[in-house]
Amino acid sequence: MPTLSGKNRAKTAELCHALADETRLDILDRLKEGERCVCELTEALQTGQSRLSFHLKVLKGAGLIHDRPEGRWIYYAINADAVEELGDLVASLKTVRKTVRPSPRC
Amino acid sequence: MPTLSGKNRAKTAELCHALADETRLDILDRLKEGERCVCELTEALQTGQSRLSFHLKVLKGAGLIHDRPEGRWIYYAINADAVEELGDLVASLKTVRKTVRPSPRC
DNA sequence: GTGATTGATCAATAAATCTTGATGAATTAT
DNA sequence: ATAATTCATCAAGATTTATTGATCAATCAC
Repeated sequence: MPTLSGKNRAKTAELCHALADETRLDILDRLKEGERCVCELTEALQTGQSRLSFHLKVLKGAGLIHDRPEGRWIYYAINADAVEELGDLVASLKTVRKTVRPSPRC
Repeated sequence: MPTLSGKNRAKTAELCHALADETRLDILDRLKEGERCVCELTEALQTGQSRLSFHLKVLKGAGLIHDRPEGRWIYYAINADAVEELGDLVASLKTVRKTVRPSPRC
C-alpha cells in the first residue's frame, strides 16, 4: 500500500515518475491492448530501439510492467498490481479533511 | 478526462511529474489535513522557503493545488478536481485487455 | 513613516534525465 | 559455421529539474 507518507513515499515517487513522460504513457497505452514485444512497440511508436528500451526499463523499474522472454523476443505487459497501488494513492489523496481551521498564526 | 492518449497525454504527464517527488508528496500529505500557508509548511517540512515555493509552484502548475491569498499569507490546499483526473488515469489503466494473441511475428 | 514578516522570483550551480549512436550477447535461420 | 534479428547496455552530449542564497514586493505592526 504505497501512500503519501512513510517509507513508501520513495516508491510512490518512483511510480509517478515512470508515468511522468509522454513516451511512457504512449507505451502503456499500447500495452493496454495486451502484451507486446519491443520490436512491435518500436514499430508502433516510430522511434529508436535504444530509446524505447530505456523507457521500458524505467517502467519496469517502477513495477508498472513486467517482461516475459520468449526465445528471441521479450514481451512486455502491464502489471495490474502496480495499477492497484496507484489506485491506493488516489484514494489516499481523496481523504482530504474539510478545512475547518481557526485563523492560524505563523 | 485526462487519459493516456491524445492531447491529454501532456497534461497527464505533467500531473504525474508533479507527484514524482518526495518533497511534493510530503506537501500533499500535509495538505490532506486542510489548507496551510507557506510558512506553516516551511516549519513542518523543515526546509528553505525558496525551495518550498518552487515545489508549490510545480504542484500548482499541474493543478494539484490552488492558492488563496489572505492578507499577508497565501493558503494552499489540495484541488479535488485534479485528484479526480488522476482517478481517471488509473481507471484507464485498468482496462487492460486479456492477452489473447496468436504468436506474433516481428 | 520605519521595521519586520510572508512569499515569489531570479541567477548560479548542481544533479538527474533523456537522446543518440555504437557495441555486444543471445537466439534463430540458412 | 555464418549471418541476421532482437534487445540490453554503454558512453557522450543535450536538455530538464532541483537547490541555494539573494533580492524584491506586499502586508502588517509599531
